[in-house]
Amino acid sequence: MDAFYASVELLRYPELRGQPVVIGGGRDAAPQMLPDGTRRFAKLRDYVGRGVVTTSTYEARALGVFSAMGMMKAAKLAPDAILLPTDFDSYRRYSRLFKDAVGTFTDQIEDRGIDEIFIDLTDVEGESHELGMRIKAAVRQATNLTCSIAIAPNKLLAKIGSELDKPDGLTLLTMADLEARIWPLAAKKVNGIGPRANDRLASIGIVTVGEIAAADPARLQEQFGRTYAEWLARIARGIDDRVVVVSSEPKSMSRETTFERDMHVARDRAILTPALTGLCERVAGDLQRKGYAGRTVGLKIKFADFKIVTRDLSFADPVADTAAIRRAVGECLKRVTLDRRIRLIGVRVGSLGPAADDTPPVRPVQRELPFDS
DNA sequence: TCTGGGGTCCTAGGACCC
DNA sequence: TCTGGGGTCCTAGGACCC
Repeated sequence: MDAFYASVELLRYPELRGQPVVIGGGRDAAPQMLPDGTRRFAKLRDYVGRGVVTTSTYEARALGVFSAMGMMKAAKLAPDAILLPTDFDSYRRYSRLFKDAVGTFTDQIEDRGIDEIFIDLTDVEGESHELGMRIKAAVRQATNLTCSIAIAPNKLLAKIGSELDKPDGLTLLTMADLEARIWPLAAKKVNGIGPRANDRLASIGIVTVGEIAAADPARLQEQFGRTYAEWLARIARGIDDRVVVVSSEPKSMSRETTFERDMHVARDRAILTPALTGLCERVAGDLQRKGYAGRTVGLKIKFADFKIVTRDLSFADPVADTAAIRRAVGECLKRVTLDRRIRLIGVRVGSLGPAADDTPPVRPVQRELPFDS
């Protein structure tokens, strides 16, 4: 989906169409209704806090404001951009709508988060371009939103291709397009080459996908190790045999929070302790609502210097209640050296499985029957 | 440029078992 | 007493993705 969160917001506030809009504020970024019936929107310049941009409209991107950028930095680049709070309930609703629309073509759909899917079109009738147009039309019909689609021989190329013609794009790729359309791209366009791998590639003079393909395998291997080097060599040749995974079970559930200021371990105990308990409550609520329990409880602490430590504790029997999670997190906490201010705390429950049936076990009722009945 | 929140997967060492 | 090989589980950290 194109600029998904921002595009959903524009459906609600069509008067903002054509303007730079940034999604990412808290509740205080919500628009105010004025007596004359118009709305007053918050400006990015008014933002104070530690949040990041979750999405921006293409007009905001033109000003240099992109996802994951700190809001304070974004405010310097685009002080007059409109600021809106995130509204995940709406995004989830539109996510359901677009996925259902695609679901009328096939059930071979892999969820890739709220705004993205892989579709296995292998067994769907129709010529690729025409099929792509029909899917886009169905999504538009269901949501009034545009999406960008690539149809390709595998997930790797489909993912890269979907970004070649944004927004509202349709890209067809075959293996024959590799040299002309994929090799010139920056290596970091490949799903799986992140900032670290990209830096290491750059350090040996590799910037594009084509340069990976041309690289000496031994050179890649000494830089990245065998497994990753072999993966790089394959993807640079457009090779990817991952299948479309239609269903999967969650492995972990977590909640975390970044404080508005860095917390002092002793002086801010009155804030830290209830915050930690609150996260345990939220994770327990998530688990119970979705019917899961987990055998591993984890604590995460990010210090003011951005160093992250995690501590885990596993049990023989799965847990899903606040008290058990809180106790486990307390044990984990004892194993952390708290010598710096704390920026973030998080609680995670992993090794998930279905929650034990809550209804008490059915026990044969020992009834005293009248002897002669 | 002072950098969110919710996830997955991988690696590597150590404990422990047979 | 100075010792193996294979397997699994746990823990910690880190890269990466949306």
